[in-house]
Amino acid sequence: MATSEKRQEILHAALELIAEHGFHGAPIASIADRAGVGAGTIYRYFENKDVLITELFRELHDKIQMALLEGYKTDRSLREQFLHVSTALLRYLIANPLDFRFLEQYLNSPYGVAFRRGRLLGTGDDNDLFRMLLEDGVARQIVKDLPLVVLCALTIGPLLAVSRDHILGFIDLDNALIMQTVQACWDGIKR
Amino acid sequence: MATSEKRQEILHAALELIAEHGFHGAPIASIADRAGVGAGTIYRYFENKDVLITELFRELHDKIQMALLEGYKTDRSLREQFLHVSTALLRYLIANPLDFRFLEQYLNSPYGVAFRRGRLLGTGDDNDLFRMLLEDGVARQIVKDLPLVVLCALTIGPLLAVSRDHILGFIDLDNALIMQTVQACWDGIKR
Amino acid sequence: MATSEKRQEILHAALELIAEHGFHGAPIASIADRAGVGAGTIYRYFENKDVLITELFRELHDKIQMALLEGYKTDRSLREQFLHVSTALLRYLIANPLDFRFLEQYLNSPYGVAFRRGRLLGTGDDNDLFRMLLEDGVARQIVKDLPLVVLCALTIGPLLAVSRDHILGFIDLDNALIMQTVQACWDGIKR
Amino acid sequence: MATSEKRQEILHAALELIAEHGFHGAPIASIADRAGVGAGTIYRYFENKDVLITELFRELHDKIQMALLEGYKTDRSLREQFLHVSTALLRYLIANPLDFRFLEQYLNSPYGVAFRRGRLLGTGDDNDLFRMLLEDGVARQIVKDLPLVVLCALTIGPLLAVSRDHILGFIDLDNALIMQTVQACWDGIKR
DNA sequence: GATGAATGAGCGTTCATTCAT
DNA sequence: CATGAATGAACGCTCATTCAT
Repeated sequence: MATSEKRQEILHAALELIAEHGFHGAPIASIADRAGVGAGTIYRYFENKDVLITELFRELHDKIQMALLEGYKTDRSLREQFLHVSTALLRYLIANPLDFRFLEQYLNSPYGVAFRRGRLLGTGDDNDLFRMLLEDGVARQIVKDLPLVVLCALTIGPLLAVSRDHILGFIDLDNALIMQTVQACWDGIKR
Repeated sequence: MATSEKRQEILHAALELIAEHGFHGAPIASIADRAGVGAGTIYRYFENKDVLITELFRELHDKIQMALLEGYKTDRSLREQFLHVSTALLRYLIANPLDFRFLEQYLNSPYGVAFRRGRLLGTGDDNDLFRMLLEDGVARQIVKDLPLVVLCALTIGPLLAVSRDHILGFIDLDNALIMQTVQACWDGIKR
Repeated sequence: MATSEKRQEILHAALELIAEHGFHGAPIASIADRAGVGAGTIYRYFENKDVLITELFRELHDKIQMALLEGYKTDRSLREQFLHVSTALLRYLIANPLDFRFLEQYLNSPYGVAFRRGRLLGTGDDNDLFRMLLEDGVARQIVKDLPLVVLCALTIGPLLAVSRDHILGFIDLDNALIMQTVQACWDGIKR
Repeated sequence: MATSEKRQEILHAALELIAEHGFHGAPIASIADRAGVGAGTIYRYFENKDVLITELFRELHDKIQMALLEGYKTDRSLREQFLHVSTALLRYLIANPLDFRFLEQYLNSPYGVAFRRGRLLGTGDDNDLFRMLLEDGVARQIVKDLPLVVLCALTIGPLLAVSRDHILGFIDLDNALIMQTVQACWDGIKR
């Protein structure tokens, strides 16, 4: 097994275990087992467990950014772009429930708070696409004149909530429902 | 210190520690320290740690329900009732950041999932008043004809997100902003 | 409740719990509960748990000595006296299984060793009557010329073993069997 | 230290501590200390403390069975075979006082009762060889027609009692005394 | 490099004992 | 006197991390 494969195996094992059983259910020994490596080996790839988890988060975060950009057209109306990106996020989360479960755990832990603090107070190079769209909408007076943070809450908030309910089996998000939900988010922020 | 005071001290210590450091950062020994009692004493008031946490959740849940009902008028329009309840929720969470941080941790753990599943159709902060209002709105064709779960996501989702951002200091939710946010939630679900 | 009644209630509660669940299953709180007194009250009657247990043993020991003396005739043959005492012991243990279970636990713990060591030449259930009989038998050349300790082992040993098996339900010691067993013990030590 | 050595060190430390101080005097931390390993290490070799103790019992049990079979001749008279096995048992227990003390504790605890119940008709030191001999003796009308359980009590009972007294220093079981004791046991059960 | 046996601090929990009421 | 709430040392056990092989 190549070095980078081993790294990926470890990250994936951690993802599965944390998504399925929470942080408590993912001791290093179990991660190593599932990844098919020795426990000590993990420490060759990651300084410690915290670093492993943080890196896992970063990789998923990047992967989602990629997914949002896929099929993104710069020549559409702002509304269409918003609907596209929102739909893409929803589809990604539904198609990758492990990713979602992990992200939820992560963002709701001290890790996540540190992450958000770093991002929002810093330059914010991350969730740029959503932010750019919303900023653009405000500037062009298509979107309500509210702080960016509130606009994010009004859109990403429901999208995450609805994803969670789908993954937990409380609802079945089919295509029609996805579109209606995304449209409702737009209704919330549009002027 | 009276018996019921001690119970409250323990609950409060647990609330603070979990809100500040997550479940991992709240071992029984620390809770006891902060409550100013011996570790063993906690077990006179709560069968075990799980019970302590579950009771803490129940107390907060009830407290919030009370807060939402305060000043609630049955003779107002649905929209006004929705705005009242939403505003009350937002104000409560902002005024009680520890409660909010705890609830977030709780609802995002196996405890919380079990709780929601118990209520079968509840969302984020299972809330009977909210549910009743939304169901009523759908029946009277004032609110979009979407599953209750989605409507909850579209309203409670942003409210929680915005509360968190306020508590983390990313935004300052003053009265004006609260009203605008709540109105935007209404825009998202109204027909 | 008179003072001495309370003392007896405590001793009896301890006897029951230890006999039924072993030393592990008899915390002071449970003993107090079953005795119908407060936990602290126990410490008015017994300096500590060890003392309570030791006194309980002593009371049972005395009670058994009494039982053995009941109906004892000094004018019978040595063999008849031996049979009488042995039968009485067996009957007592069978009729008082809690006493037996407790004694067994006690004698098989560091307590018991200390007790035996205190009596220095005692056997399982240090017993003056038995000893006198056996010593007499040796002197009169009716009983084998073996050390007293061995003679005790050859008689009390089987009696205790057989009692335990009866109490545990491995055998049903009826009158006939009791007499046969006691006779077999005699066969073992007689010349 | 090789892996299997460590396992033996742990078993031996547990044997010593339990034999010397009873189950109460043998916390995992002490066993680990005496074995010269960390406390956590014990759990690499034994699933939990109960398993450790049960395995220790099994090993000793097997060791004793071996000792009884040593020098056992199938072509001797029943009496000679009985004397051989009884003598071997006595010698083993005297030569291995720690084993004896441990077995006594074990058999007198919930563990031991479960073990006996498992064997359904076993007594003190459930022992197939003993049982076979006694059953054979009954069938051939050499031994008294008593339930197996009683016959075991009449033989193993005194042997254990006498061993204990020797180990506690109440008597010095030399060769002559061993033979006399074993013979007395035979006298007790023979027709 | 890779391993996994070994570690020990830290966890949740119990319980003999004390002492204010 | 009697109480039972309070205590904290001690328990069995887990697991992130290290290090000899």
